[in-house]
Amino acid sequence: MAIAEFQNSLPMMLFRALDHIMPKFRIIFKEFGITEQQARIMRILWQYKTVSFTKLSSLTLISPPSLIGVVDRMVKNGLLLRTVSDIDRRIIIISLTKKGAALETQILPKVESVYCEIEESMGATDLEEILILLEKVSSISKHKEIK
Amino acid sequence: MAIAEFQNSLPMMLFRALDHIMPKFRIIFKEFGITEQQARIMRILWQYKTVSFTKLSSLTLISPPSLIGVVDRMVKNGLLLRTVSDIDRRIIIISLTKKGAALETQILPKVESVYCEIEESMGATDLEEILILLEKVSSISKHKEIK
DNA sequence: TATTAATAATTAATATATTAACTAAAGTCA
DNA sequence: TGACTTTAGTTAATATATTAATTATTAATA
Repeated sequence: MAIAEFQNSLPMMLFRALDHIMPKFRIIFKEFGITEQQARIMRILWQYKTVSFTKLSSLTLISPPSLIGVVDRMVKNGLLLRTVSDIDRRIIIISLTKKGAALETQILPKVESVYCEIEESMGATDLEEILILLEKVSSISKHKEIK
Repeated sequence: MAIAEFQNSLPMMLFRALDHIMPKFRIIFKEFGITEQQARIMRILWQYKTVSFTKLSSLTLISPPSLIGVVDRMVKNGLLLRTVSDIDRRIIIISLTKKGAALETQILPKVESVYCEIEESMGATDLEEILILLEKVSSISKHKEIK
């Protein structure tokens, strides 16, 4: 047999891993009234300050149709701003409001502490190793033909 | 720094890995008019023949509220049956219809070939290694306190 | 046995995901 | 320039996810 059974297949193992670690983060986000996806958007913007809609989509791994709605809600809640680019009027620029920017110092330390908890639990070496291997998985061509 | 930046954090690397491999499977499921979640349910039932709703939820990693809807649609589409347990009338038994059972021989081989493709792409050793490491991630206690 | 506690499944409300189709604004090139 | 193509973002329809509250049973126990 080339591959293990369903329960131990790569997809299910990936799902299970996420299933175990994400609740730790969601508890934090919930304190601040944001969702996991909204937190991803904030993290990108804390780093980049300003990004186009398309780039935000690819950096957060949230598809454009989903991102539309998430951004809508965040704009409505006063966390984000939408601006049309002067140079190319097709491009939408997303940026943080003061309220959104201010959350960084409150949320990031708590998130970091969960990262540390995970690192302590599984060990720094294993963590490094799994990140390298996950990178390999992600580098498998997305549209490779099946023979 | 204990941990890499957001883009290379464990959660994002897990998401990215799934983002790269799942489309390969979805293409197959789509041929048969089922979704990824529905395929997970089928795989469990091809193996177990019959499971309780709660066990199906934990085996597929689909939460009970989500599973309700997925099962509803599959019953409506003639793939599954819902039965109340005689022993404990709170328990719902889920099983396959003939139509659902018949799909196994059509879908499984195609799924296996994607597993093989992945194994070839990243190498058997790395695949084994990542499964071991993912198991370690999943064994981190889900409700551990943050200090 | 009547009461209380625990369990299995469900509902409700809201948020997000997926695929396909579509619109508007640039870019390309005969 | 004007038809054609591409790109960025959006809409529509349907499916799934999340959290909290609820119902129906069964188990536990005073």
